[in-house]
Amino acid sequence: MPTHYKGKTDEVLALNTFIKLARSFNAVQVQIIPPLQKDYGLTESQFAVLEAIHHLGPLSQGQLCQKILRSGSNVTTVVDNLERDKLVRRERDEADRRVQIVQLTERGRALVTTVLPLHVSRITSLMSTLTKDEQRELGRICRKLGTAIAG
Amino acid sequence: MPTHYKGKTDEVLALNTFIKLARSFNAVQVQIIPPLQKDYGLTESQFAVLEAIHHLGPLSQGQLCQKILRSGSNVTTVVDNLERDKLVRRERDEADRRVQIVQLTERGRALVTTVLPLHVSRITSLMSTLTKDEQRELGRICRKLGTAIAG
DNA sequence: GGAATATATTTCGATATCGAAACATTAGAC
DNA sequence: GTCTAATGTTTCGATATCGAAATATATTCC
Repeated sequence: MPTHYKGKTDEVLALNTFIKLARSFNAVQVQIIPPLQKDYGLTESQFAVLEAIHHLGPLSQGQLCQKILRSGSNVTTVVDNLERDKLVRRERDEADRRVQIVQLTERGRALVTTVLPLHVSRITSLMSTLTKDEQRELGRICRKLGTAIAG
Repeated sequence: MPTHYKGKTDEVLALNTFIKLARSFNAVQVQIIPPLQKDYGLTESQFAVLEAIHHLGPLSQGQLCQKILRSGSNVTTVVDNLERDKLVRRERDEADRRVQIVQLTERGRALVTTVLPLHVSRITSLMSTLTKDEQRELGRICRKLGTAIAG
């Protein structure tokens, strides 16, 4: 029954590939997230919010949901903590009063300006264990996988 | 100042590659984790613990830490909840009474036996958006990245 | 223009997750 | 053999994270 065996080898390949994908992602994460926390008191999600606003300007919480790939209730919590630490400010959208616009404070801007270059160079250094061609090929395959699944 | 520009293009490549890696991993996760929760009431970590014990036999909590890549205190919490749901049982190691050995109950074994094939075929189906060669190449590059960073 | 529906955010309750400190037990030094 | 250091687990306090329900506001449909 060849189909059966083929099914199994497909499963083994898929599973091994996915495990390697998960491990490599985790390995990078473990190198880049703790420094944010230890040196600047920022969690991964807090940093993601700061970075998004830094690059894109003020965003609503709904837009932040999409950028950082978290639920609405989670964004509320994360922004609460950032606001408490005076790194962002919430402001009601006057045109649609359901919406909360989140923007950087001066303090938040200063922090992200300091942290971002360090973060980027840490990632660059880690990824440089791969050749440029390997990085491009990894990017291509991941992109294909991601868009095929998530659209 | 060519070095400066080279630094920047390296950073752009590394960052883009890492973002694609993160997104593709996330895209797969979003497809495979919610069904575990919705259909069987299992969180990702709970399933990871059950799967590890299923494959490897009874493990200490310290060994589980290494397998599921979480902190010791987290494993305590996850095993607490699994024990409450009667999916695993803790037993003191008589040879070293600091150690808690975690093993499947009948109920846990039955559950993992049901869930695992569905989980595997879901992953296989998602990864099959890539050719076998692409899966192998993705695995190879991820492995290189992961081992270079984590050892 | 008021009722029904849709959308943005918050609240709530549960689990995950971490690091530091506490605790229990073992292993090593002497 | 006892004191000390190391190891395995738990506890504690904080943040993350989700989904469901609640709330506030906007939009749509007669």
